[in-house]
Amino acid sequence: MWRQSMAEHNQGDLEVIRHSAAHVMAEAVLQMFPEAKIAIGPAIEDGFYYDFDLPRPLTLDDLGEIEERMRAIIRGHHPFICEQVTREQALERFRDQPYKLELIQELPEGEPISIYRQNAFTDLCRGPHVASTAEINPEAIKLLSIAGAYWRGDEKRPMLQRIYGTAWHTKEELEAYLKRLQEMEARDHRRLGRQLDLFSIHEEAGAGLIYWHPNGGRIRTVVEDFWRKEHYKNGYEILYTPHIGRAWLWDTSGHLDFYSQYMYSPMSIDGLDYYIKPMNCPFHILIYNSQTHSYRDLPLRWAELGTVYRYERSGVLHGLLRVRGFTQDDAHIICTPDQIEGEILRVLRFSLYMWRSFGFEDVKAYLATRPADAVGEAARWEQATESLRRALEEEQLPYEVDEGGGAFYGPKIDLKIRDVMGREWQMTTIQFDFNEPERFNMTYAAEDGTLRRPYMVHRALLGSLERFFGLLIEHYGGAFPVWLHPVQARVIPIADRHIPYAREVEQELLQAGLRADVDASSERLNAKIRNAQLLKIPYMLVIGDREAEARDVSVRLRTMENLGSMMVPEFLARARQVIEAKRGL
RNA sequence: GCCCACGUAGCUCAGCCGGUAGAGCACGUUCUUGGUAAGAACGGGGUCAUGGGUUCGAGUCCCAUCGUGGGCUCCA
Repeated sequence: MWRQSMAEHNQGDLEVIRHSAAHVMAEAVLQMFPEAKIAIGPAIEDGFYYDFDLPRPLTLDDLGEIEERMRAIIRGHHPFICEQVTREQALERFRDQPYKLELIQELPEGEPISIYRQNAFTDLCRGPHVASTAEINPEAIKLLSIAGAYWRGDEKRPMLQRIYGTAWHTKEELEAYLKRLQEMEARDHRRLGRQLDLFSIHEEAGAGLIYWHPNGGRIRTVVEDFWRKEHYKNGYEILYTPHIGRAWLWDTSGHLDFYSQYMYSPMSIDGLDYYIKPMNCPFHILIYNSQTHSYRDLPLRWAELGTVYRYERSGVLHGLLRVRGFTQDDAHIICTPDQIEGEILRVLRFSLYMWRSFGFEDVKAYLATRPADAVGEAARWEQATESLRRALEEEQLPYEVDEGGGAFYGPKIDLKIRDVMGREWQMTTIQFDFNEPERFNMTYAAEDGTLRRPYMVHRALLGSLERFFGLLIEHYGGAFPVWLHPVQARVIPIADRHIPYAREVEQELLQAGLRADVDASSERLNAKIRNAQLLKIPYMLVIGDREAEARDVSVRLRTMENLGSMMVPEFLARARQVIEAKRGL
């Protein structure tokens, strides 16, 4: 019998339970469709899935029936029985299951093959499983969704039907998980984008293209201004380059060879092909090549908020996170081999500083090394990879090595940022390029007068402004810190007769550099407060007879805390300090 | 791109077995001028994504297109 004490078991148990639940689900599905072909059914984060080849498409209604059948099986308290079989026995046992046969054939020779059976269902499986279905809590399982999935993730192979489910120790844990899913939904940047009037996407005007509304524009302006200021402080220059370039450019850079699947068809201008840019680098290189360079000029750090367009398959577009047009916070660092290590460390530190400024402390690094099809001399790869590694170690940043995961033109560091919900987002990339300096014949004059090839590093710290905005929205659940919020203070007159004084206060705030407005609607105070709360406006300055008389304001925070009355300069002092600190209220 | 689902007012959604469109919010007008999360009444607003087809008749059924959502190497 399942008991409460099991709730104390560790995560490993949960994985076993989920994997076992997947087997139970497969049995339930086979009850309904005896001719079904089964594929694989692992435990995953927060749940499990199983892939099937079925005679007809599943509907949401089927999930209820499958779930009920699962509960019935679970309540039968069937033991999971493990059996070792020979390859021949396995092939015989699964002769009607082509996907299983394929798996068996790929198992290494000599390795023992195990099968697990519960009730009437037998599956090829390395295990482990719970001892009996009694260890699965029938009240703590739920099937969540149906999805298509290619056999082995390969789009050339059959499309299977995948059922996702979740399983927990207790009903309470299941409910807590479902509640968490709801919270994530409430934080969804697409939903908040509409509620807070931040941005929109217009299908009739093109998928994956973002329209920034005034409120989104205000936030973007703050981000960009901060970004520019910090870049100048950190020794960067800022460039602006065109949005299109002739085929010559993309031929020379190599993009037409290795990147054309992401590029849009050319447009013809005066009979010549022009391509809209998927990257900014070739343009920066043209600027570099517009004059000769001495080693004394280096390093050059050239940044651009460059808007690029890339073709993404329609099925992968997703709000602000996966789009077809976006603005990278791009930069190229061009330097001598001697300088490279210092430059990498510098850019890594800069990146971490930027992330902390926006309220993200939890960063993890991935070092991607030389792939098989690499271009460039091995020695350069070696030096570049080592400089990346040393920078990570110098900063004591936890990192994993992705062996062979670099681009063919250079090794890289990717940073993954963890948000408040514990989700990881890949945003920052610091990438060597041994390809383009070669192709564009970039050079500098060394101390001995010889022309040498400089190192070039691409980097994007925030990634793209669109994706970064999506992350910001979800991280803060729309409750942006004061320095970023589009409306830092809303002045709320209680009655119409308070509007003139409210306007005066608004002016004072605007003059002091705050983003402020007045709610002059004919709503009652309660409604005005509610509307401001829904917009998560940090400061609500209420003005009635008392305040108009005393020439002060009554300050309410979006946390519902009421600070009472104070003079405007006093409020401004507080707001300024909070804005400066980039945190607090 | 592929699989499944979905597309009805600005937003969130009802709309039965085919019989000529409905709610709440938002918006407008009027009344109300109020002390910290929704005051009231009235009103305007939809070629039901687009294009075909079936039918006496199509948001409702069929096909195509566009778009949106969830998935598509967590590997027995």
